[in-house]
Amino acid sequence: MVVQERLPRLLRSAYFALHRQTDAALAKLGVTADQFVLLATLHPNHVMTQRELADRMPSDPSTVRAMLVLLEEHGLVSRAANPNDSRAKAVSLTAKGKRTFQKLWNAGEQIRARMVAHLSPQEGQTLVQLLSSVAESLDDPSSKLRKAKSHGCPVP
Amino acid sequence: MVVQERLPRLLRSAYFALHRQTDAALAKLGVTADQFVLLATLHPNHVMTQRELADRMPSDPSTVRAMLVLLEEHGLVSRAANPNDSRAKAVSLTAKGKRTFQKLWNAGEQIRARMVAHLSPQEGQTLVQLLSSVAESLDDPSSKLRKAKSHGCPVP
DNA sequence: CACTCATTGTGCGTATACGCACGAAATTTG
DNA sequence: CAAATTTCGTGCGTATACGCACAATGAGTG
Repeated sequence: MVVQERLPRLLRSAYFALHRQTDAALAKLGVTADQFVLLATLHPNHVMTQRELADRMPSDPSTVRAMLVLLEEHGLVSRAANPNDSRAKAVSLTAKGKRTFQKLWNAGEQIRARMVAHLSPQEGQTLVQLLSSVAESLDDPSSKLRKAKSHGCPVP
Repeated sequence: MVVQERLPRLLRSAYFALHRQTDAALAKLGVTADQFVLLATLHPNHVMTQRELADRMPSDPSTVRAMLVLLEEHGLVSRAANPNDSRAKAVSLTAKGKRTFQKLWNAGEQIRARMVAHLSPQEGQTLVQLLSSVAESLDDPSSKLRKAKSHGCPVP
């Protein structure tokens, strides 16, 4: 069976199914599935620049900005000035953001459970490992360069 | 290890990596990754309504319409009147659409290969099976009802 | 210190993604 | 057959997703 021909469509189907279910489950709390990912990246007390946030989600810096504007209006995140770099901003969760995230996390519990409902613990482990491999194989090496530089670990 | 907590983010990362790489690879041919999925669903000679196309991608009917408008302007698909149902339209690939799809398929070959580069054939099989299970677990049952009805298989 | 270059965030344009409401046409029901 | 219901495609509004160009600022170099 031609795995590499089916895998892209399957990955797309699985992700969209997850995204739609999550959107539906979180809608009553006024947060989208993508906003949830952003809040989770900041949870519980991480402070980072918009660029770093975009790298970790991962998402586009331009997209992250648009999301932050909305989330700031809703009072869930704060964008303070960064004392070390006047270009950058220090993004973090507000108290309301932390409270809301807890509700969102609970609201998504059923979906996470349903996702692995037909998988044994062993199969779940395997899926995580195989998906990690695929994600790394597809990852654009340009982002790795930034990470390596920020860690500052010169090769001896 | 808490599989169900890592799986959603991992699925998102893997899908986005695939989508970005595909978009970049197909950009020089003037087609997006999502348009490629639509063309692939129609390839080579399928004729279907917009609704059926949306169900198979899977995608939203409203989104599919917007994509079809663009693809029709580019001469890749045709939306003819459906003789059996004057509400519906018969969507199919044009000759240019079929030629373009072949080029797109070839342009994406490297990505599909890279995706499974670090996987054995057995692991690829396993990944397809596990992802299918997850996708089915998350699938909204409302779409299944439509499929069952369209097949016309009444329970005795 | 002046110059060059890289980085941060912003603004704009295009393409999805999806919900919702609408008119038109088909199907079901009484 | 007429009325209620369902289905198809459309149009509108909001939220991503990403590329690109831009100004301001920080970093490295001579």
